[in-house]
Amino acid sequence: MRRQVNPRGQGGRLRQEILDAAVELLGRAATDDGVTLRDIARRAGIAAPSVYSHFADRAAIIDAVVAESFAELKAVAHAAGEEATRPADRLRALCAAYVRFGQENPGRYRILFEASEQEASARRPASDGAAAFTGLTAALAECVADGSSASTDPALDATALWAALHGLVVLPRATPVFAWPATEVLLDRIVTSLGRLT
Amino acid sequence: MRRQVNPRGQGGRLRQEILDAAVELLGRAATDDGVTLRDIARRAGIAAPSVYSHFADRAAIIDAVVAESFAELKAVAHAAGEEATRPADRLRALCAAYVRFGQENPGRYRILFEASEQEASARRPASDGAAAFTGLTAALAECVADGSSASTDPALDATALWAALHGLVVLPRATPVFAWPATEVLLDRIVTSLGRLT
DNA sequence: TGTACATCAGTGAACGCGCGTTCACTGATGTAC
DNA sequence: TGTACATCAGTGAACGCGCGTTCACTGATGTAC
Repeated sequence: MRRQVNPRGQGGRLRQEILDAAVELLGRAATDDGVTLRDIARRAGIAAPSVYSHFADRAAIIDAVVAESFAELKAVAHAAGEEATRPADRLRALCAAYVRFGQENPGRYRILFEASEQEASARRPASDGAAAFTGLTAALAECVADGSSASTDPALDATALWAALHGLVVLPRATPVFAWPATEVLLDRIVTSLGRLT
Repeated sequence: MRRQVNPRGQGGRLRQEILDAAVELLGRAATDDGVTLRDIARRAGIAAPSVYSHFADRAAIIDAVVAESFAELKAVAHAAGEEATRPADRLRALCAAYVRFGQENPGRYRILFEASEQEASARRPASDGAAAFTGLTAALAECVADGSSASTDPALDATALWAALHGLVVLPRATPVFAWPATEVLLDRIVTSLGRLT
């Protein structure tokens, strides 16, 4: 029953274990309401009240997961940007990485970008949502500079592109009965069209 | 306290009142979990158990709302299709109606197209999701026949278009801090690009 | 026309459940003397 | 080196709450005689 207690200075270790448990559960959950504090504690192998040594309340855990997930997405996107040299390829790689992150972490993607209005505005610093988008605009702008995109309004087109990527991540999950074409094919059509790649 | 009882043959009236209450509440809710059977009963002005004369359980109410909403969306889309004669205009009208429905009925749109995989497959007949999409493919195919679209694979392009429309409905709600361009502008870019309109 | 009765729409109280959170606690571990 | 003690990580029991659902009921209304 009783868990092996962490050594003196390292109570903080449990904090990370709780976070990991939350990430795991939220990764597959339909909505964050579905993951209870007790679920998280069970998953981490501790009693529910133990959570309160490390987080103020349930919302604080979710917030921490959001922060961690945004950071991870940013890292993934950055890594994708590095891997190609030609602007158009970098745009494609960036979009592919974004979609892959969303598909591989449905629950966490959901917390980041499917929160309801009030949840979203209550929780998230303005910079986070914007950051996800800035990279895309920059990549598209480089394509324009390079001559590989015919966009006349990169900010607008990047926004449309973002919306489409979001739909590509999210819609197939909600309509599984429908026979979806392969993600790569759709992604290619979307990036090429909305990015006005030549 | 006690509500005016409906006359003899018309107990069925309450069924519709319950549905209306559910539609109203779900219309603005973040997720259907947020709307409880007791909420619906409160809204309809009845005691919670009264619901059970008309619906087997909570899920049955949600199912009924889903069915009604799909029907309404279909009607709205159909009406939009009628209002224009040239294929490209009809495609635009159709997409605009779809997006408008989603924006005006966030909660219901959510139940239709943001359900989790298991909810979706448990609940929905395959035909419903497909129906929403068939009209779009048909409209695009007409544009191709007409020469106003350069699409070589209308089914694929319609799918990409659908995903983008979905994103346009859903993403701005989740990221309100971000300054979104006007819907019409984005919609125009999306339909023109992904529909390959000339 | 009057009355007993069946039918029907809707109710109030209660159930068991899992939730988030609180509280006083236990027991191991490092530290002071 | 030994021992008392403070500190710290984590626990079990309990709380109040709102949920979905069940049950036996109430009271109005139409119908049969």
